[in-house]
Amino acid sequence: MAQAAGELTPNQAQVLGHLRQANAPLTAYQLLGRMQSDRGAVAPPTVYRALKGLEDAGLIRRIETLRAWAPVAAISPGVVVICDDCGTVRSMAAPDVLESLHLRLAAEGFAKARQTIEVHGRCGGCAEGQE
Amino acid sequence: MAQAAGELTPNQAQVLGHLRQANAPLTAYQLLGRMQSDRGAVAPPTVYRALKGLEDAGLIRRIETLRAWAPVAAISPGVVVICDDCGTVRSMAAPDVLESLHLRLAAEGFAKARQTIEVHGRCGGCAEGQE
DNA sequence: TTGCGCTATGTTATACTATAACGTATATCC
DNA sequence: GGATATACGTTATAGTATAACATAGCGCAA
Repeated sequence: MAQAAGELTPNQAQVLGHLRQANAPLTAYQLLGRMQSDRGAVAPPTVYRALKGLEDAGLIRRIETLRAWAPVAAISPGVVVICDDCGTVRSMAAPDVLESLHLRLAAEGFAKARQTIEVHGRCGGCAEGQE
Repeated sequence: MAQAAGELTPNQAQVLGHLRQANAPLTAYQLLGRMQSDRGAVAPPTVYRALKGLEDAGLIRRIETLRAWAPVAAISPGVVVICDDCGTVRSMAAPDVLESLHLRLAAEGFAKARQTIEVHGRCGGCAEGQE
């Protein structure tokens, strides 16, 4: 069952489908529950392996501050913006911010490999609706 | 045993002591182990309550990407810089980065409440030592 | 075509992280 | 002294993640 590069395995496709359908990040065990509803017996490693594959492929990422997983647009790495009211997450490109961070750190001899930037707050929609 | 503002409880002081002695973040259960070595029976809630108090006091923070806890200088909130070689963590003020993020988001109607910025890489010391 | 190696998946068990819920003691304030 | 509040102890359990081993299908080479 060797897999062509760029193709998703059935488990990966199923997990990605659930994440894309949800309008907020899902925890691994929420995903596990949905897969069990779909298919009956599924164990945690099935979910975690699919998550790892999707993450390696750049299709999802773990939202560290939520301990949950979300699909990301291809512009990742960037800034993850989380509305604490409606739970939605989106990723935002911010090359200026990354560049400025990179320079700051390089000046001190620190070689940046990767960064996690997660912003919490309230999105425009929620601010309007509830003023 | 009501506690004066600005004072630490004995548990908090002990946890903070261990975190400050360590040269890298400690997980809650590493702390638990050290407290048990010090005192015998200690249960997880003791550690987590102390961590919560210290975090509320701005003396420590959870390093989300490591699931571990580290003392921070008072300049927090800022950027957490983590060397993946030696494990050391330090917090760096970065008002320009935060400001630029804030403006970006405000322009879209997003009200930023708090952010987590964690950078992984290799510090100058480790780069030298191992070239 | 048979045997080998590779990848994906299944399965069982366990490790690691965090909190709920309830009980006890001490301090403070009136 | 009784009411209240805070810190801490204790037991149990919830929630997150991975180790280790088993199975099955595919591609390929001898």
